Amino acid sequence: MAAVSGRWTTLVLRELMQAEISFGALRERLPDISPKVLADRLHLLRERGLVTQERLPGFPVRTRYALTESGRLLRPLLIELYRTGEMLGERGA
Amino acid sequence: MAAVSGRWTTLVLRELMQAEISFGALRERLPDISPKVLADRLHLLRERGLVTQERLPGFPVRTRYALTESGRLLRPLLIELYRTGEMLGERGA
DNA sequence: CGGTATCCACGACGATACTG
DNA sequence: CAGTATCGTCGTGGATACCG
Repeated sequence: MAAVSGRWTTLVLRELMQAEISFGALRERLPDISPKVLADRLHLLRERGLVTQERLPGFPVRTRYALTESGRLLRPLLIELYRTGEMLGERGA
Repeated sequence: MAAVSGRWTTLVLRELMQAEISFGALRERLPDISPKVLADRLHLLRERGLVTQERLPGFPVRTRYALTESGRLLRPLLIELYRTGEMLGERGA
């Protein structure tokens, strides 16, 4: 639960499941997340060893976030989470 | 996430997965949960249509909580949750 | 037995402004 | 571009005491 709880966390992970992505690109994909909360999530995921950050050389700075091997272990859980959510959603629960 | 988030929620659900159970029996199985929080959880799960309450006749009052059909839909998710937790735990994430 | 009532502490989230 | 700083608000969880 610790790995996936918190608002936005599963959505951030879902984006990372699809491809490596920059901070700004994440914000574009998740327009309503504030920079602070996104940074919070990424820090947390990095602390837990689920995500890595790479700083690309050059100016302006660019970054690239990617899942670690541990992070990729979450894929079946996320799928089950969305699947279960849809099943309950259809019923009204 | 709404169905399983919150401290104690998955543990309460796990107990209910095994059998119908009373309020007091739940407290025995989860010794560190306060009555308020347990009541909160059960109310929430009932509101979401995942759990039912039955009041048994007689005195003192006895109750029996059980999963609904919707509640039972959570079983695969819980299994995946515990499975993933163990996988990450082994690694230190 | 099976809860409620009350109160408090803490952390999560969000808005906004700012920086290297 | 990629964040950090600051601040305020609100919900969650917990302790404790009490009630039908």
